[in-house]
Amino acid sequence: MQERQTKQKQIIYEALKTLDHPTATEVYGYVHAEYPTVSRATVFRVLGGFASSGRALELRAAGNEVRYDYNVEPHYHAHCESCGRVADVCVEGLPSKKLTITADEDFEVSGYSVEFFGKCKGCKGAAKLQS
Amino acid sequence: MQERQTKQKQIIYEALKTLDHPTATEVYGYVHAEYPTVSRATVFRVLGGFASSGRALELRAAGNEVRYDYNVEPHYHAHCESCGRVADVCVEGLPSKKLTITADEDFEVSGYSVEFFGKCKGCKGAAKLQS
DNA sequence: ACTGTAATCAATACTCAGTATCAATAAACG
DNA sequence: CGTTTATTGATACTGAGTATTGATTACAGT
Repeated sequence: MQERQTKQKQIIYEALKTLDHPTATEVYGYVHAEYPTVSRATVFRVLGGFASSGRALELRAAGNEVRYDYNVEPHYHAHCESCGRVADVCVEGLPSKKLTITADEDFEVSGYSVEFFGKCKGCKGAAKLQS
Repeated sequence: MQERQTKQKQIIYEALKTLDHPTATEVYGYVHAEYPTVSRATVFRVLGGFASSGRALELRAAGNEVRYDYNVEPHYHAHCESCGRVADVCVEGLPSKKLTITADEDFEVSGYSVEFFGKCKGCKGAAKLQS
């Protein structure tokens, strides 16, 4: 027996689709409002499971908390420098996976990712709240 | 009066130059061994100060702890997927800063960074310690 | 040198994301 | 239905980073 389908997983996946690139904590807040018995550990556990089974993407970036994306199609993300929110971006002009990489010591580079920064809609106008 | 030169800052900067892309905790360990009175909070504070004054780089990547680099010249880093260590890499074939980026909502993209993954010297051979 | 004062510090309590543990629960399957 | 075993809920824990606060200390002005 492997990978059971549980009500909690359905609930959490629904939340993941409803919310926009949420953190585990945001998913927990959303889920917990309607299903108070679903525990925090379960949300972290299930989201991690989604990520490692390829059912969701784990967006680990820039010191912010980990965010999740139900859209597993390859696409790029922009991270808001103010609030940490994530938006999808379309990019043109990226190299065609043909980079010559030389590490100082013998470091075996197996891949790379590109990360975009900026200000999201909310923070663009009302900037300088925390600086 | 601003930005004072203190013995702690010197000690911490020396540690930063001696260690290889250390975390704040690693710097603390190193410093604390020789100067037991320097507190953890000071190390975090001073390293953060170095970063925001441009005297060091803050390497925030891939869910790992923040690492610091005294080399503020623009260069790329590779992050070891096993131990989190960081190595400098030379890259050729990167786009000449001319990307066309379109965000979904009006997200104002101001920059991007490229992050490399792989295995460092130590973890390449002795792989699979934690998986 | 001496002193006033703002910047800094040490110590420590705290926050908060993520993890570990483990007994209780409930899918899947016969 | 009953057994098996993946999963869950509750809760304690970890560990990086931050906030607080009273004590120090670098340094400008004298």
